[in-house]
Amino acid sequence: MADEDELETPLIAELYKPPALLPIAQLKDALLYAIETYPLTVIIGDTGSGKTTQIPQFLFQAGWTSDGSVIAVTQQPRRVAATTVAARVAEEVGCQLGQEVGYSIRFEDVTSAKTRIKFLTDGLLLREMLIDPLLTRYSVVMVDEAHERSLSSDILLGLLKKIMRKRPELRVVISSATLQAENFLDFFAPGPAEQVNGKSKEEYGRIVSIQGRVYPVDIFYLAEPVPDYVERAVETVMDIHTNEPEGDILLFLTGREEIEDAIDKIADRITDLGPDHQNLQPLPLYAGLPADQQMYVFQAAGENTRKVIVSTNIAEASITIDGIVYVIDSGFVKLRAYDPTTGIERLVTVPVSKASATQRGGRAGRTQPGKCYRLYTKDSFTTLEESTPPEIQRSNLAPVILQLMNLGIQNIVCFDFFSSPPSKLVIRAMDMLFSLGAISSEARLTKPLGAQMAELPLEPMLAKALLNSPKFGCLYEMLHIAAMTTLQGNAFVSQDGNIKLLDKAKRKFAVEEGDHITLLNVYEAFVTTGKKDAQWCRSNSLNYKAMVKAVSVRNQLKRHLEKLGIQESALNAPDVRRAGGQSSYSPSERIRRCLVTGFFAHAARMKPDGTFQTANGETTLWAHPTSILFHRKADWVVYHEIMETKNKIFIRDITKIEMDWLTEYAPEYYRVR
DNA sequence: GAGCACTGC
Repeated sequence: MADEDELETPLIAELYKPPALLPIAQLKDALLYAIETYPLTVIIGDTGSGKTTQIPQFLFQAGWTSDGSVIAVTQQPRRVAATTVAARVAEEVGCQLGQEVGYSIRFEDVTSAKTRIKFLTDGLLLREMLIDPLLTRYSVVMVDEAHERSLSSDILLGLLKKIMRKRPELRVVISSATLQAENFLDFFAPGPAEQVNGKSKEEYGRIVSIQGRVYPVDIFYLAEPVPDYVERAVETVMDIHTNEPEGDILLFLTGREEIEDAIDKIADRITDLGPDHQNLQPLPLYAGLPADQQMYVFQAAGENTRKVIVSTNIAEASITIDGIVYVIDSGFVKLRAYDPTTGIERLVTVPVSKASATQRGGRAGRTQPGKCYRLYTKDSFTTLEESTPPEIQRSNLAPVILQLMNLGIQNIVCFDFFSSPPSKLVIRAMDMLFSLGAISSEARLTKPLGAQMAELPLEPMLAKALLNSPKFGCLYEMLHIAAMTTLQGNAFVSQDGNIKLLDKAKRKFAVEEGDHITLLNVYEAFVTTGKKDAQWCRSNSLNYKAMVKAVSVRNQLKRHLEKLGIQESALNAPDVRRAGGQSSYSPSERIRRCLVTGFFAHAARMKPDGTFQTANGETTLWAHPTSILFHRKADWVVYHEIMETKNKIFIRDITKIEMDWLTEYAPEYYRVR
């Protein structure tokens, strides 16, 4: 993902409009009346309608914070959005950021006792519920862009519904860009014959529409389906370029490979154009692109040049680019899917939903009337799903369920989800939590283990391993490792595409045992010989920003453990590290045994052909090319992450273990299966 | 010899 600081400028530029001219200003009184009168207000309004910046200010001026309470705005699940919008609102209110207006995101709390409007990520608001379950410090909670249906915002909606029953004075404002507003109202409001806190459905909530400032977009469909949408997309780019007036093009494809393919093809055709045409500048955009290259899409094209941005779904909602007049929609997107039978995550290419296609088309009409070319027939559009299945219905729910249980939700099956997850997903997650010892056979959170695992901002398997590390005398090392694995394979990065240098750097830190201890070495080197220096990272092909994040994560994990009464300093003394009955093991063995206590379910064995097999022998796995164990010999291993793409299942962050350890630390799991 | 859409605590 792009660096936040660098993204700030284009986002602010996009948001800037004199407040009085925003359509929302005309609705101020109606909005305040609705929020005063009804516990729930659903706002329908497009991006650019000013709802995120203006509504909190209206509430602030109207006295919703005069008793010292705070207005919370969960600005999507995005960190960048929370910071930039907070800065904008602070400017309009005329205060310093962090005074009356502030934001709070992981690692960064820019609020004070004076803060009355607080922008935060929904994940962080969920964490705040651990300390203040009824969110009593807030008079209003605004959930922005709730239609995006992220895992954490869906959970937040379910919890807010419960809180509203207990706090009739709380006001919830939900903003949604699509016409899902009725669904939100139906979910929160009492049923037809019911009352909640003395209010009937009609008295419980209202929907308010805000006219966004958008221009018409002409939609074009194909007459016949095409076999190769990348090829057709390239043809469409060239057609637009040679026949249509000025304006940049945004092309939606599914992933990096397609994007690079399309850009090569466009580059080939540019040479055929001849000198009398305007220039055409193709630019890639996807999350994995280094930040400096991502920035080109925001810069104005050179004179007499048309930009064509070839992007993943990141440009559908996360990133907004000015000046787009033409959108080409391939009609496909890569989505995460989780298979509850195997526990394997997959990235699958699927047709977009109608809501998604509409959102993509809308990207063409932000600054002037635009055109959208859909690379599918009108008939196939009508067969599309209305909206993308919410994340909660296609994710590994173990972390979410652990968190809910820690918030006192005893019976997950009875929890009022905005959309219920399939029972298979719930069962798989409960099985996993049970095998880790986080819940009992009666499906109750265990104390202290389960509760402690829930407190840590880590996936359950990693949390378990970290909490076990004092027993193995490797807390110091496991903190390094836990922090590094949260980087999800982004520790190393080639400098100027120099792969040889990258391999050389990797070899410098690599150890026989695999990736975890290699990552440990990387962290240790970064903070000692590397002195946390950016230049040192460059010369070692390391991602400086990622390493800085690892240091923050490690500090945060250490603080969490201290809150749980686990002191690194006390445990780190050499005599303590030797104690505990584990002293006969080498440091490497203690770490690897400790990893097994969390990751036993992620065990695999290498076959003679170099591929891996799952413990049950049913599935073939491949070491991810970024792994130290890629094309090295091994026997049994545990791995951190598993993901299927294009018919191959990759495992990443892999460490060698002994088979006996599996039965030693997970006898229940590996007994007669 | 070969690669992962997007967030977040």
